[in-house]
Amino acid sequence: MSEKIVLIDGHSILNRAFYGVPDLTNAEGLHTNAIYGFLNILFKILEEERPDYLTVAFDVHAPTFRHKMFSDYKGTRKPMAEELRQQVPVMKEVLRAMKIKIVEQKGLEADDLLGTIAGIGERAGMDVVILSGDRDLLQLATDHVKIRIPKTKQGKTEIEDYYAADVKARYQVTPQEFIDLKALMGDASDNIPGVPSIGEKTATKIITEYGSVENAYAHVEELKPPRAAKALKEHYDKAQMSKILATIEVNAPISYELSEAKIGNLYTEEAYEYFQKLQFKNLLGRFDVEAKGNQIENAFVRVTDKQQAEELFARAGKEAFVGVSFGKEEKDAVPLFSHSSGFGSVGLAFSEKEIYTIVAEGELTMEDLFSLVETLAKTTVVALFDVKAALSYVRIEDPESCFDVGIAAYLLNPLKSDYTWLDVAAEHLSLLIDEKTEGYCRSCYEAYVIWAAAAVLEEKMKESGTEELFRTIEMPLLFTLFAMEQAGVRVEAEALRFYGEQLGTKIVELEKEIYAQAGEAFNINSPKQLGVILFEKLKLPHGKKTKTGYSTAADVLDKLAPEYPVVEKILEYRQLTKLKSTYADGLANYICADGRIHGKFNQTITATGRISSTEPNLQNIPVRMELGRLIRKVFIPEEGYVFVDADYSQIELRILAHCSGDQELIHAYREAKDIHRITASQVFHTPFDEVTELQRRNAKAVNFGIVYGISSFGLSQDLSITRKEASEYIDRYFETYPGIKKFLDDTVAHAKEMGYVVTLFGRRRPVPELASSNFMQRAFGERVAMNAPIQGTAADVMKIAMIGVHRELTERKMKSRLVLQVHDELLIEAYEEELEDVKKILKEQMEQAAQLDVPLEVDMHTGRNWYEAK
DNA sequence: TCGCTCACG
DNA sequence: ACGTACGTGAGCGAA
Repeated sequence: MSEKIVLIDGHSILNRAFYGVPDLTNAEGLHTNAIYGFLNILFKILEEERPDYLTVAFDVHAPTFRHKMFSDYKGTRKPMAEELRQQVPVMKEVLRAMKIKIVEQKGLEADDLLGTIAGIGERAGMDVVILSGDRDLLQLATDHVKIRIPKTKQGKTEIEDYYAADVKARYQVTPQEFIDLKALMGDASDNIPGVPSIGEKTATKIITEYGSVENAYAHVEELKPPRAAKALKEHYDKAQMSKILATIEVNAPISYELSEAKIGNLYTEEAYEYFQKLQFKNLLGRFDVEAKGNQIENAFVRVTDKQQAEELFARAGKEAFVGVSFGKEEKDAVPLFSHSSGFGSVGLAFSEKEIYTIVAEGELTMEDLFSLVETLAKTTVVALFDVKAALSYVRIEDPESCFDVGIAAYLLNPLKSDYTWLDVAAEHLSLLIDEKTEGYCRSCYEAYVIWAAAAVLEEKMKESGTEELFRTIEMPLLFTLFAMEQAGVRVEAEALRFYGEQLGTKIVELEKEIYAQAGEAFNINSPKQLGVILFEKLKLPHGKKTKTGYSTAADVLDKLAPEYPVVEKILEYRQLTKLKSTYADGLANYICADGRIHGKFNQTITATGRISSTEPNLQNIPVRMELGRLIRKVFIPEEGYVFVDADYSQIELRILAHCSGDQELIHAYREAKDIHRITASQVFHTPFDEVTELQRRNAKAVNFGIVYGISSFGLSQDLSITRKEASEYIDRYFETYPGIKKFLDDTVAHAKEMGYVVTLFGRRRPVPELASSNFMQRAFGERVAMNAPIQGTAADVMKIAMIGVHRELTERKMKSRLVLQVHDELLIEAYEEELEDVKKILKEQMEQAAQLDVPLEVDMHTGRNWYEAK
């Protein structure tokens, strides 16, 4: 059997992969989807063809000689998307790591290289296979040169194969004639002009009959239809030029040694490392080189003996820090006593070689192990994943004695969706662990990853300037949040049920009325059904559309409500069902036996540094509408206690004033209370006392907009004014506060240069959108860059305040406790006798949390329920 | 599971 | 010309 060579059109396949594979990025934010797609198709082809030689050809992005001649025509090629462009050099490195021959040559297109090498291969008696997404290559097909073109059909990649005969069968022309076909019909994607008014049909007809552009021209008088004859006569120069453009060079002067293209072992160590770095986990299975993991696994030891366990903990205590994990109960383990935590082992790692899993078995109980960990934390730093969760089992008092790996990873990149130890291993240790690993091995891995990652993460935090934030804010805060979760908030179940029932009655009434007016029953909560009823059956004027149908969002319906009573009813129905399902019924499900809701406060969710609240979300309890606000009456303190609610007054705007150093705004905040009125007065050049309500409202909207990363469109939407008017407001605002304008511009510029923005306390947020080739994405990036430092600094300040409040309450051994945080608001369940002290603490800690150039002001209210206290 | 809608700051 | 305000979480319907 003859030998075989596979030739790949690098850019073409990379390009296909880029658009065919959903966006992927690795830990460093590098886009990897095109590389991933390329490798997948490469492996597939290699398996199918089993070639002896392999070469990948790339274009060098400089004018090539064919196109230099006609620079008008090829000069307009679209620039490559940034997300793809950055993958090209990496792709080449990966191929080099796999010892795959790459050819690229200035002045030559990949086509020409492929054509020339195909010729070399064929003359050497080989079978040649060319892989490309570009049909131009079909002209190279012969009986021994096969062109393979991948196509996406219903999400699946199918490959069309063309030998010379197949080209003839598909296009009715030979590969040689295919060039002439192109010359006549042109190819917009390749900037080949072709002859105007001649399309695929006519071109095929002409070439099948005359075989070439030249011969067709020789017989131009007999050409049919006459229209084509006329076109060819007038544009023969274009046809000739197109033919040159379409012709692939098969004898280019290149130095190419077949021997260099011989396929060796693709699965080299370097390639393995690249695959790790790029996080192509399911491609790693192809490597049988010793995985990095194996060396680590050799150190894993399973321990069940109590004395041995104690010795290990004692040894671990002498190290600077120790990685600790908690493992699930083993099915076959037989503990003497049952334990409720669901854990059955502890992983312990304190060097590359000291990695253990200690299983609670026989005399050794889980409680023993927890207490060993507690003791350990007294002499060394215990690194854990999710310390807050661990605190339920292990009493650690001091934030300095532990290290939360998840939080550290979050601070280094807050954009990720989750921070599991497996993710951290891949991202920060380049260690890909099989998710299916179970038992003591898993527990050892986890402990090892925690131990190894803690050192790496600490170093990275120091480098990025986030270490202090971690140590002085995030770690202490976790203890505060833990206390808040434990405390929970009391909710009156009976009152909640009553509230829900009342809503239920009203909902049924509304339902009937809506059905009557619609003329039929339907599901009002289905935007799809509602859209059909409103805009098709009742023929109401529809506004914007969504991907799936008509928009029935509140702002659309609001505009219709005054004219159509049924719309009014629908809005009310929506409001009521929302209240019932999410709040009345929703919250009821979370009330525990102690009559309280113990929601979770998450520290590693938001991109900006805010805390998030889940199960249930206690940060979006209604307040804006009276009917919803009433639900706050069911949030009550324990007997003998009252609620104190304290919220920062316009903290974000104050932070903006401070960060920008804008004298006018700073002055305004030092002077008076009503900042929106001051803004209105200054922006609209109206005496303070003569500012109208409308002016004030507009100024307020602009103030909000500034914090969000202003855009005239957004503001116009909010105020229901034209973009032009909105734009004028913004201009006048920036004239009034030039410092703000400069600050926002500088922030965006910094973000573009560095790739991230930073808060007053060093919290970072990467803004990868700024490097996007997409206009919308970039504009979004700019708004994010403007907003994140402000929202993030406000979050930092609040966190500092929370730590301070919690510290004061606990150090003074007070009964009062922090129960909720709603971004700029704290709710304290205050023991009545401590009320005055609590108020003092809240005010003091919140207002002194940061020293800014403008005062931080706090509004406080007391009440017998949350409704009253707000 | 995804998109829509809507509750909050 | 593009089509948007920033940050969240939950419930629902439709596939």
